[in-house]
Amino acid sequence: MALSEQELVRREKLQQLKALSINPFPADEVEIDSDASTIKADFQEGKQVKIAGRLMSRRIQGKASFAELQDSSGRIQVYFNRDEICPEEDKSKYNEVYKKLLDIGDFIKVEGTLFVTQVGEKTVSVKNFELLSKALKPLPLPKKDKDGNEYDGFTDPEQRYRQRYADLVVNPHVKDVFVKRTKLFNAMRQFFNDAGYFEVETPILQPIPGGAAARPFITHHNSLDIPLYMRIANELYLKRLIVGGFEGVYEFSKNFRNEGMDRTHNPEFTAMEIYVAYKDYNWMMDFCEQLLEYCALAVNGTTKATFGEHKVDFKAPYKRITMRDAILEHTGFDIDAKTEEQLRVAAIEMGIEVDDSMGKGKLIDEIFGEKCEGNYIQPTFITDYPKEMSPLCKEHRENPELTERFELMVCGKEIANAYSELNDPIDQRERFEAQLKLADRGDDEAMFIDNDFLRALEYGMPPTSGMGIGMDRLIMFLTNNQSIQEVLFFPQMKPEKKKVALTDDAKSVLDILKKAEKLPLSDLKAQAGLSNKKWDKSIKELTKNTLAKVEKTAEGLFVEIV
RNA sequence: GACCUGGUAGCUCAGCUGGUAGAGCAUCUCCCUUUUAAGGAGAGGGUCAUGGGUUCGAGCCCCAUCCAGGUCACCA
Repeated sequence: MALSEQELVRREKLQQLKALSINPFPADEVEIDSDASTIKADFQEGKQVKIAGRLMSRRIQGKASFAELQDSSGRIQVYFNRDEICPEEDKSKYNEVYKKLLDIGDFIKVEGTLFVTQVGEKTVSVKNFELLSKALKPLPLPKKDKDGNEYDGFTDPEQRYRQRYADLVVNPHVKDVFVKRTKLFNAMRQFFNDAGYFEVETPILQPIPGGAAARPFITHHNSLDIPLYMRIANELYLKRLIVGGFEGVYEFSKNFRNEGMDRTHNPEFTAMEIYVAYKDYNWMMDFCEQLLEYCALAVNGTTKATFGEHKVDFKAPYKRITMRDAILEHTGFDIDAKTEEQLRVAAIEMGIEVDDSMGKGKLIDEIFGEKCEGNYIQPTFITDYPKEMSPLCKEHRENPELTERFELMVCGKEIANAYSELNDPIDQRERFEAQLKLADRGDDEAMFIDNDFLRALEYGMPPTSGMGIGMDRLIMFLTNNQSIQEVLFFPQMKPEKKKVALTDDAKSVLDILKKAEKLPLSDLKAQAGLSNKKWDKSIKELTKNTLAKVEKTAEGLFVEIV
């Protein structure tokens, strides 16, 4: 792998440091007693501090220099003065080590005293410093002017996602997103724990991928010699725990779906699912709006949030509307008591593409998705979904065509989905069988039958309400990010191709050359039998890697092995 | 999967009708003891994503491929 000029320079500095008996990667524990934000928040002139961090900028002015140190709390200016650091005759620690051998990106420890500069910047006057770790690659460091405008930003999404470590170092707003992400998880845990519910863990490797309609990742267990699936949801396992006697369980579940990727879908993503016994979906709506208000406050300090062009408020309560009323409101069409054929005709009249695999539920879902969904910007509960598209949900207490289900829509996107859970094992088996019929009709997202889950229900499950929340989507809303990649540390990417050290063409030219040691250029070219372009590339590659060299003599051009 | 856009120095980007690869920051050398996008003077740094083709000549035109972003389709 060819190193850039700057990388070579830094490696050379590494050697020079070693020659000065300075270990560029020391093992010792580093004693520190403050950090950047504490210094600024609790500033005391003359106070002595020991801090450590990454060198992020330098302004060298001969015998003095200002620099910035970045730690996990932020940045603080540090002042290097030659005679402070080197009170004796020998000024090499400042002149050589600091000025020549340190680079932006290096980790150092600084001991010094606090003061304020003439322009009013809180600063650490360095009495002593030591190198903690050398950075061999230059950071893609943006510059900011005094108005805060950024120049040379590290903005290329491909590089930012592939090298998130560098992204996090140089783009503070990126780090903020992930701090908020963790705050969200902590707040949610707090809310559930305060309510007395248990956090649990259920299998990620499942013999039957259940609880949702999605294509799974499949793998194989060698010693059991069985296929296993990465979970697409954890719903059926959490319900088994309710059967087992837990009255409130929740899990943050990494789920895996082998489907397309786009701005809102990553193959692995995080859902939170919670199941509470003796509750129904009406209770869950109350609980949900309380939860989200609490979480928004914990993350942003306010219930208000901005998402793209939209302003959203997570303050409870949220509007509630049935799916029937939502469709009626936005299309003028009443889906109540309509046959499949009537629904299909209505959908076609609305300009919606339909096909024969679509049952009633799917048709209604299409109409809603096409004509209504996008209109719900403020958090809104859409309730009472058609039975056919909710195979794990209890039938509506008033209308057997419907289920006791709600989804919470924000900015036209679903972020929560909840049921009064179906606990009738006979009904549940029929629903699974209906799913199989849908699958036969060509619906490739219909569910499998999980007989062990049915057996659990047969032992009896108390009335229960459950809810799932898309955590990635929720944090997108709370941090105003339009792409799921911005809220995942390491979004899925195609692997980078390794660049080959030497191309095959160059190798074959080298092989010919090795036999002869030295050849007239034209002979070598003829023997290689390459196109002009390939020949040119190959010979340049060899000379560049100092494997061969071209010599001009009186007799003409010769290629010689090095 | 279809279409659109992009890939040039460590980073951000120019690059005209096809005619010797450019800038700012970063790096290196020199000057500079309260700067903050520090400043001044000078220098080096390139597989123009990859592979073909057209051409006297390709960063630029054509074909294919790879990677990314976006739109749509599919999908919760």
